[in-house]
Parts: sequence; structure tokens; C-alpha cells
Amino acid sequence: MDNSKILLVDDEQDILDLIRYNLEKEDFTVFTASNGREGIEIAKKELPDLILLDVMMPEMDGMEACTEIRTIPELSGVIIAFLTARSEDYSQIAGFDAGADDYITKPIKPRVLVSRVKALLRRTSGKEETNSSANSSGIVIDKDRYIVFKEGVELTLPKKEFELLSLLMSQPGRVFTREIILSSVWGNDVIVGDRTIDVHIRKLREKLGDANFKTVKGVGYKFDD
Amino acid sequence: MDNSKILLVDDEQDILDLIRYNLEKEDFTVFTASNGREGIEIAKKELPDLILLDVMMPEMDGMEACTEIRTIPELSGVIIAFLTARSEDYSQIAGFDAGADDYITKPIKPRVLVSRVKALLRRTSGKEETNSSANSSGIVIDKDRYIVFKEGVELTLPKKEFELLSLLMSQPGRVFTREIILSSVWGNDVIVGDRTIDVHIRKLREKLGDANFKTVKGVGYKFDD
DNA sequence: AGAAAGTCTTAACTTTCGCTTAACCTCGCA
DNA sequence: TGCGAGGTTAAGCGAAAGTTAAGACTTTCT
Repeated sequence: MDNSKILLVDDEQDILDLIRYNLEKEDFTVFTASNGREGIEIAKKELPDLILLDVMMPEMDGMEACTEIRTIPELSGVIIAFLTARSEDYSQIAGFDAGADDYITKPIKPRVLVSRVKALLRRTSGKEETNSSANSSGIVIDKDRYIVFKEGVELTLPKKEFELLSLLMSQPGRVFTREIILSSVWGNDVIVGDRTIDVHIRKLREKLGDANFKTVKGVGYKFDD
Repeated sequence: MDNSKILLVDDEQDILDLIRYNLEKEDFTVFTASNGREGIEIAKKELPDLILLDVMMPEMDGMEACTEIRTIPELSGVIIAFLTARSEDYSQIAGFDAGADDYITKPIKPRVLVSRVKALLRRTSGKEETNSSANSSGIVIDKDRYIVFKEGVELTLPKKEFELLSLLMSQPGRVFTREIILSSVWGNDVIVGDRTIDVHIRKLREKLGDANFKTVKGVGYKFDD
């Protein structure tokens, strides 16, 4: 079952449409963005399995975007492939330097693209996760709509709480240190007090049940089911 | 199966990316650091099988780092290879003095690098360990998640206990002296009483079973399976 | 626009529990 | 049988996390 999520970032609408069509035909879930900045936003929200990045783009090009994506903890496992006009040696090397996994050259040939994409996804398959990822805890999170369900009951969380929950739930069981939480939810340059995270955790516990949020003293927090 | 962990220390991002790409393609797990100091931190945490060290670096150069690594008990078995700009006789000799196992000269040629790395790893292969290293004792430790499994049952240990367990399990069978335990788990400048280690060992025995933690009187403790 | 509701952060206070210690116990060996 | 080394236990301390309310903004509603 190929329910994998693919994020497509290119500034040409034609290309977006062409690729989207071909991938959706194969039952992939496709998201699109038209520049690097937007791509990163969507990537953070959707946590795709694979990102197809055009190298040449306005606003923020593929290289930059790729470099930045590689610094985002939730996206550490994502596969990145570049789309490039010609197979220029230079850009290929620079791309791999930036952390790319593969290179696909334009003009795009649908059949080639699809099999390449499948190959890339096969490489790192040993996981299951869907867009709205459920747990035995009865908590389901829908990043598209910014909604959380607890035992079927819908509730909307404020931004910070939602982002914190997203982060923790992106890898259930994993302990996130306070530092990592701060840098992913608040950003590296924002300075907030010591108790801020605690308060947000408290809100989550209040709304979603105490049991799922575990404290590891001296280390951080984790989501458990 | 080449699941070996490789730590790459170099101050040039381009080199890090290039080597990382090539090694990951071969299914190695790659960690990177951009100076000696950082490299040592990561090495202590991840216990790689091989460390590739650039000689010229700011903050703390390869020689110094190498010398220091060789004094760290958990890393006694690690293979160290230097990356150097030219094959200068001088630096080669100094490098071997510092405890290096091999020398790889820049510019890096991916194919050469990979086969060299494989050769180095082959040389000292008679061990198996992954990031979450298991034993016949039924105890599995996952450093990323800060989790310990005992016969499949998950449990989270407090910080100090977890670190002590990590250390002991990093080399099952090896005896760690009290001094070494103190300096790795507590740090060199912290002064704690004589019974502190005992108490932590006791906690581990309580939680994980007496049999695996053996006392070597007058020397220290070891983890056995 | 102004009121009302919601969000985020801080500060002050409380609570918890991991870490350390101290006092005492046990064991093996000279 | 006394000493050294480690084992055991419970108590206390203190750092880290929990709690709560209030203040500064924002957003939403009417």
C-alpha cells in the first residue's frame, strides 16, 4: 500500500500539475508548494515521506530549502530529491552536499519519475504512519485542519499547544529534550522562561489526559500510548 | 550487514556532506561534528565504530581530539582515521603517535574513501552492536528514546541511572573502575561520596535483575549477560 | 470602535522525586 | 576477630517540574 506523502516544490504550475497527476494516479498523497519557504512550512505541517525540490526557484531555492529542512528534527528522516533542468555536474554535487538523496532531471518523464519515486520510498520503508496518525491512546491529530480528536471528540488547540503536541506525537515514545522542544516549537532565537514549556504541557495534559504525557526528569518529555 | 556507525569530524560543511552522502549510500550510520570538541561529545554519546577526523580544524584540531579520545574508556576500541590535505610526512607521523589507525588524503575520492572505510571496519570486526543494542540478557537500551526494555517491557530510568547503564552496557563484560564511572557519568569536577555509585547500581539491580551487574571487588563493576 | 474572549508568557509558590549521604550491616580474608 | 570493601536503607536536600493566577497582547465578536 502506497499511501506515502509526497511534497512537490516547484515554481512552474505546469510541472506541479503534471507530476501531481502522475503521482496521484499511483495513490500517493501529494502536496505542492511554489517556493522553498512555502515548501518548508508545508513540510513541517505534513511531515511527508519524500520531498521533490526544484533547484531553481524564486524566494528560496532548492539548495537552501534542502539545507534548512535537514536541520528540522521532525523531518530528519525525510527523503529529498532534486529536480533539475540538466544534469549539471556542479549542481548535482552541491545538491548532495546539501543533503539530497537523489537527482531527477527534467524534462520529466512520468514513467521514470514514478519508478524513481517508488524506489526511493522503498529504500526507507520500515515505518507506518498516515497523515492523521492515530494511537491506541485514542488521540488523533490532523495537521491539515489543525484539529485534534480525543476519543472521537473534536477539539481545537491553540497554536503553541498544537505544535508541541505535533512534535511529541511525531515520534511517540521518543523523549524530546527541553532544548529540542524549544528550538522546534519556539525557534532558535526566541528566549522564553523556564516554566513556559511546563505550562503548555500542563494544558495538554488537562485537555488530553494526563497519562499520555510523560516527564523524564532532567531530560524532557515524551508522548506515550 | 554494514550498520556500523561512523563519526565524521570536519569544519567544512561541503566535505561533511560529500562524505556523509557517500557513506550513507553504503548503509552506514553517519554522525557529524564540525570541530574536535563537538566530535568528542558526539563520540561519547554515540560510540561510533570509526571516527574520521580532519587534522586542521578550529577550536580543537584532529591531533588533540585523537589524543583525548584515546583516553576515554568507552571509546578505547574505536578506529580513528585522519583526513589530511596532503600526505605530509610530518603530520602522518604525528598522527600515528596520537593513536590514529589510518590516513586518508584529500581531495576525497568517494570510491576510494568507501573502500578504505570498509577495509578499516573489516579489520576489527568481531562484534555486533546497533544503536539499540540487545543482549542475551533480554535487556535492550535505546539511547535516542531514553528507554530501556527488559524482556520487552518498556521502562524509563532516571538520568543518572540511565547514563550508568549506558556506560556499563557499552562494553558488556568489561570492568569499569569506580574512577572511570565517576568521570564518565558524573564528570571530572563533581565530587560525590563513596556510596553513591553503589546506590545507583542497586537501583539498576532492583529494576533490571541482579544477575547482570557484577561487582569486581577492589576494581569496579561490569555488565554481563 | 470597544468589549469580550482567547493566547502566551511570567512570576511566585508548591510539590515531587532523583540524588546523595550517613549510619549501619554483611561478607571474605588475613 | 578486626578490617576493608561493598551492600542496604532511610532520611533530607535541592533541583526540576507542577501549579496557579495575573498581566500583556491579539483576535474575535457585536
